[in-house]
Amino acid sequence: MDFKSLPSQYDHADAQQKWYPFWEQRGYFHAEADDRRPAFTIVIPPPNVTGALHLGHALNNTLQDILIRMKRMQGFNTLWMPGTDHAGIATQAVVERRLFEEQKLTRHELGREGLVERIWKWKDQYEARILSQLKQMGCSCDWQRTRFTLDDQCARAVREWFFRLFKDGKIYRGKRLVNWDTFLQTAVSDDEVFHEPVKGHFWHFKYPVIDPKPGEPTHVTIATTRPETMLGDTAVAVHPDPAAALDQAGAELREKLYSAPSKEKANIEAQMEALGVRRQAVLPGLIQLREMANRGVQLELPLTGRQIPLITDEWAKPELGSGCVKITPAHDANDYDVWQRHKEIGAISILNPDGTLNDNVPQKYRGLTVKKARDAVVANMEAAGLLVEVEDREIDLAHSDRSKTPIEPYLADQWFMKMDELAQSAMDAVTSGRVKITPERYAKGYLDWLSEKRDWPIGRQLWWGHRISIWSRHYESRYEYVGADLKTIEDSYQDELSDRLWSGQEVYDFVCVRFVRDNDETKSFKDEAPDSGGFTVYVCVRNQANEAPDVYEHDIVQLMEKLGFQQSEDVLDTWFSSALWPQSTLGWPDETPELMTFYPTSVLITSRDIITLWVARMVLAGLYNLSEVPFHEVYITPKILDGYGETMSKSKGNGVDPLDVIEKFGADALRFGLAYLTTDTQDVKLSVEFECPLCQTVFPQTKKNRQLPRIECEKCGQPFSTQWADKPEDKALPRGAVVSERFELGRNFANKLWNASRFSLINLEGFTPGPVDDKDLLLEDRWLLSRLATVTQQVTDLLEEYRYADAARTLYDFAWNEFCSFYVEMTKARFAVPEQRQTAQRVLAHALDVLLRLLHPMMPFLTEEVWQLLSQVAPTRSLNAPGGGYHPSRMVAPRTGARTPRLAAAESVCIAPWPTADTSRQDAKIEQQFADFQAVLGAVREIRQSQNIPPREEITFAVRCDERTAALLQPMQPYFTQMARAMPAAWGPDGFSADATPDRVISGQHGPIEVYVDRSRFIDVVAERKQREKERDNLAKQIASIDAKLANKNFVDKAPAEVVQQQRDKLAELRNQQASVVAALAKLEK
RNA sequence: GGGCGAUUAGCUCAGUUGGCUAGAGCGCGGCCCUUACAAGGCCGAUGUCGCAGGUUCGAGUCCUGCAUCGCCCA
Repeated sequence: MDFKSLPSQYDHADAQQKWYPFWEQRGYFHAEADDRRPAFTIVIPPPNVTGALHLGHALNNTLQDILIRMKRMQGFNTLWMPGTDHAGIATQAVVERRLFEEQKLTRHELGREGLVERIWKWKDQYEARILSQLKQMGCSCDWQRTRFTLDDQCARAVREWFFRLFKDGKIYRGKRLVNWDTFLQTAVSDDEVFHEPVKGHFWHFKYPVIDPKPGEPTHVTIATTRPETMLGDTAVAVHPDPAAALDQAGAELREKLYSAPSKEKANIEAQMEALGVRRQAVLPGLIQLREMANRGVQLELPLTGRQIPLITDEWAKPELGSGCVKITPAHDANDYDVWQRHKEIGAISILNPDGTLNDNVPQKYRGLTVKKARDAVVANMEAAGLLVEVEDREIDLAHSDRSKTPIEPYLADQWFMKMDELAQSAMDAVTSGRVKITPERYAKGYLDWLSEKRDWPIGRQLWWGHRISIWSRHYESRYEYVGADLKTIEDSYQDELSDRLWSGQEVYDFVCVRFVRDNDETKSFKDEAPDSGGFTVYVCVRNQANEAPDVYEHDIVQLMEKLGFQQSEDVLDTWFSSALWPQSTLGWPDETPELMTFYPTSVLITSRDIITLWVARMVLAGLYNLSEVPFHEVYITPKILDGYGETMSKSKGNGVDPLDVIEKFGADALRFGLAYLTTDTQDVKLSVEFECPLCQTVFPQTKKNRQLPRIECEKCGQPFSTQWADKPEDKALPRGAVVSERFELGRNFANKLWNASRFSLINLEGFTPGPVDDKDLLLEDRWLLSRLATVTQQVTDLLEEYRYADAARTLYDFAWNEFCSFYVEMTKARFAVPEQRQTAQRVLAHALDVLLRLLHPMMPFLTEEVWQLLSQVAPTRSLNAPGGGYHPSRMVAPRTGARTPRLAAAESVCIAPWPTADTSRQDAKIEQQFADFQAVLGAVREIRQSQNIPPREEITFAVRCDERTAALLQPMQPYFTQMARAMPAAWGPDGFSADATPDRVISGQHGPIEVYVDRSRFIDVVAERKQREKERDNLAKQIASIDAKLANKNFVDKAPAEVVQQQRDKLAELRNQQASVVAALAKLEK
């Protein structure tokens, strides 16, 4: 091939479409369980099928792929398990919203089956999109194993875990106050709720006291932000010891005052004063009310005709409002707690699941929405003369993250999982170090969250998810349950069912039966039916019904349903299935070879906001089912924010589609750019820009324009569409990409590498493989090989420690500033000399080979493209092994079956062995010597520039130095010509006139190196003086600083001797330089 | 209210056990289309390292307090 015809810009699109299919066809990404090499496994954090992937996913998956690719090259049996998550509520909400927008249909109109069918279609569409995005990023997942959290294999695992938990008594059912989403009509967990301040009011109502004694108040005043909830009030509370409570509030203020900064003191003092006033004005009344409460006084709850008690409870805050508080246990978390302390007051739920008022309220309010009921209650209270005042107030209102509607606290029956022991086990795993979280600080949040051991509400009133595998039915008596009558056919079925449930539980372990007695307020599950009285039977079925052991002809679920058993309508929280992901994807509950080989997995790479929701739960699920943690390491990635520091999200419009970045900059640039950003888990701000599809102008996205459906280009003025385009006329416009210029770095780097490779390929013409004799190696060869060994070691270590940015920077600096700017540059001169050509070629081919392998995890496409080209001209290219090849022990062929020839480079860089640092090549002395050369070259270049010597003009220069340095620099002569257009006239200590003043003095390895440039033809006195003066001032500053240091007796006495000596040496050198500059200036003055 | 993090050049960010004349990319200025690369080369300018104390011979780095911003939890 004629490499000269390669394009001078790296064609990322071409490489991407060429090499991904190649890797896939060769099966490089596939791992088998029977492979004897040690396993390295990562399970992907399954992306939601809610939508397409954004840059956060790109980051997360790039980091996984970098590790996976390195480990694969290191010879591990490497498995990256891919898949997607059904994301119960999120996906259902999206599909429901769309259904309503497009067809004005609610899910109830469509029905459970119809909706689920639609969601599956959605899922298929987005799963395909997501997997395609991952492939375009270059992710090397084992696609044959792709799973979905709602597929049959995952469903089996979910049922099994649920069954085990149920059997072990970890599952219970209880009435709890939940966050109710009235739009989606489901409970949502605390994690699915966000708080947002909204403008609201504080209504003050008064409730009449029934039969007050003379001198006692006739009314009690309370205040509320949600007036309609008064219809569910069951008490009003006053503090049991208001005087003490006020004392305490005062004490707290005093303490705060003591430690407060001065500017806040005035404010606190004002509060204290107000408290004092309050004490005078309100306290006597509160004490009186407390006495009334103790006496058992009742209040009239207006509008309802009900009477409610005045009670004492510490929830009432004497320092706030009237000091009294209404208690609505069914609709407020704090009031719920009050109810737990005063069970006698009861709880009255006033809401239907859809957010309208139910039959527990007076007729006239039934069926009203909360908002309408609120208006009605306020109007009626006002009419009754019981509205005292209305305050404006900002309220921190809970919203559902899914439907964006306000949350109603709601009393409902829910399924729960007991977390005590499970949470403890997950905590122990981290405290004992069996699971290591990086960066460490995230372990704290994990432990704090788990230590609360809050039971997990696992049920969701949704249709999209794993339906809970429990069937239940109520029985009036034990007699009825055992089917003892045998009068009707149903009796005989019943008889058979109870028999089969018994044997299914006791003998075959495929069902678990529990009983809840009617008269049991706690509704706890019991092993036995009561001897007398009614009860409900709960049957948890272990396997899919059709997989139950074939002991009877009837399917037990069919039999139960025939007898009126009903399966729970609820589905499980998505995280319940995600918690099993490392197990279920590997085949659990079966003891598959995959499970044996790849579990526990090696590392989990994920984002910090799901440490508790997901990571903690995976750990406890793994320990529960397999007695082994699911992974030994967790790496938490940074978070990508937009240019304003805001989280990227589809709804804000500031999200960046990785495919847009790939199209513009290439997948390698995207990946390298992301790795380059991944420092010790900082948040990463990325400027976001629009790209005009017509003229390719890039201009910033602003908060103003980021949600517009159409935008006019700042340059060409032509309109283009965005993701918000909805109207046909907008959609018809070309779509503008949203990108970030941060990826230019990666793109430029890719191009640099491409061109250095192109140069190498062109100049490797006539390459012959073979070992290089050490004596043939020149200074620059030794320098490069030394640096290459060091960089290999560094990059390997850094990646093992998840220090991606450092690894990327190390490679960037080495490749650009050392390999390209020096080594490649220097080979130009060597290729011109026939006897030097071969060695230069061999070292160059070898260095490029190693560099490609080191870069491959970050830039897979570019490196493969070059690898393949390199293999055309230099199929065998190692320096070390005789004949030039890789060390046989590192040539374990991957799973291709094909035996890679021992001496030739691997057929793909994807499976080439990861470089190991050749420490015998590391030589600090060589590196220092090379640094001297670089310094002299730099000095010559700088003098040229500062003296305005025309670039085309060749100059002559001389270097005064000791013999050793001269011997070193002399062979470098061609490079000075090549790289600085400078001809050396003399090297060494001799031949310099006594009064000659050097243009630059460099502190070399073996003492000062003086550089003299012959400027007789180019003298520019003004520029020269300027330059010298600057230098003089700079030196003076440094000398002063070191002088001061050395004059400090403490420093000389206490600092380590070598530090002091270092400073002395440096001072001497600086003085030396100063002398020459001063002399040179003096000369100019003449 | 509690926890975590951030604050370094115009912008975005490095700076891992204290020894720095504080670095990179972009941007900026100058010169150069030198047959690998103008997505490039060479050279250059730019910083009271948020503020105030403290520890230390020595602080961008450690400690305390404050300010501002962000995230998480209640």
